[in-house]
Amino acid sequence: MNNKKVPEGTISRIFIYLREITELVKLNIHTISSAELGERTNLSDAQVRKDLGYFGQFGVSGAGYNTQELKTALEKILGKDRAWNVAVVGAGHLGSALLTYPGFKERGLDIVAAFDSDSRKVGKQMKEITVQPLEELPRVIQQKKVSIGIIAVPAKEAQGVTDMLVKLGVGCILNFAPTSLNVPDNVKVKDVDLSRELETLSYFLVNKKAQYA
Amino acid sequence: MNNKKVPEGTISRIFIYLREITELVKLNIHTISSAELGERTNLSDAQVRKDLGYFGQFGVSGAGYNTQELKTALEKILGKDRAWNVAVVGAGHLGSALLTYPGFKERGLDIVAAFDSDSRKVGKQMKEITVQPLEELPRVIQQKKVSIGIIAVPAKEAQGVTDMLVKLGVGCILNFAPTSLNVPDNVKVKDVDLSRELETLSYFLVNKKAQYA
DNA sequence: CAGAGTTTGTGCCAATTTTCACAAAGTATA
DNA sequence: TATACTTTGTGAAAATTGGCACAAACTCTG
Repeated sequence: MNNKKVPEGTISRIFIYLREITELVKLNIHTISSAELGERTNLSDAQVRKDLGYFGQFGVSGAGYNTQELKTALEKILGKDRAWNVAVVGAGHLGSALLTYPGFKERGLDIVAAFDSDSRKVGKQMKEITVQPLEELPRVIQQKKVSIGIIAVPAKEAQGVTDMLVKLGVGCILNFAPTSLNVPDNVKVKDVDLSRELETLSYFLVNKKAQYA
Repeated sequence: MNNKKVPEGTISRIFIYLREITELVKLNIHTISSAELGERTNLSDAQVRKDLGYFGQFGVSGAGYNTQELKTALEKILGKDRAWNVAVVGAGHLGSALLTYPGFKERGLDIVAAFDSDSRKVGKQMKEITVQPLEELPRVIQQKKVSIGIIAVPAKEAQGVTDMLVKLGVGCILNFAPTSLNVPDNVKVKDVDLSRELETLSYFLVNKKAQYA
């Protein structure tokens, strides 16, 4: 419960724990130990305890963690007690898939707008969202109070879109374009480069052969 | 150039360098320094040099790196001079988007098959791929020599599909299902949990406020 | 309620990864 | 060719991260 910087890995894992705990609450399981939670998430018991330790003391010695209490506490800390408005820029195959992805809303992430510069894609309706032209972006982002942007445009357009979003005060960007974005320090970018993920895996294949041959 | 273990982060970044270098070659730029390459990829010059150092000595003191030479060398090392066969399991919105994602083929990753357990999705045609029933998976994986699997099924079905793939000798798995997969040590899994990526960003929003308020 | 058994929280250590910093090796110029 | 620059490659230092191990805190049982 010190105010040290929390490692990025810890933050990511905390959401895994929360997902598991939420499941346990549904199953009417009231208590779980770090060892069991680790088992279910393929992590070590020490890792579980250390990660939780960054945020407070939630456990009871000899008994473990109360699932409902832990769930409530983590949701509060992680800002999951409120919803975040998200906009998707780029309505190609990937953008469309994101618009219809059911996992977001379940977890408090509301996609409230979608944009594309291609007039053939403008007007497409997906669930309750209609794709709007890029020109509308500034107005809509401000009106709908969007704080997270998803970039699903080709690499060449990515920086331009990013600059627009940053200027409008969007604080975080999830970037699917295979390019490195430049943003000011107070904006957080998370890159998800699908090709690169696969490439990294393929490197493992090349190397595994060498290792076991 | 020693045979020490290469950090995972280095492997991932090497593909970023390669992407950038490829761009430079196209632009007819023949030489680049670690400082410039770092600038373009938002990484430090020292990081660039150290990363490249794991694979060999490619630079010339006082001059920098020859882009064409570096490109050729890295492609060889990374196994990018050959193509890998990839199968997608799950043909929902995300799976469909992956099937039509142009970035893969460009980088030597050939999606050669797609499967779904839902009979309504079987038979769907996407580019040159037809969605096949899950029962066909064992036969097709072996016949087409698939070495990388992509899991884009709901969380509950993910482990079952994984077990099938592992049994068939698939060495790497890219997992989009929001669940932890159990695999033997010689199989490499990379998780891409889109909701979790967004959640991690939203945590940053919560925390940033505290930091600057 | 005493004693045996569990499980947490955390200081400390080990391993990994990044950054620093500088000698060595090159280029460019006159 | 000599001198001034530039840039690499890499040991060594610093920072980060994960794992161990154990005292302290609690539960459970008879």
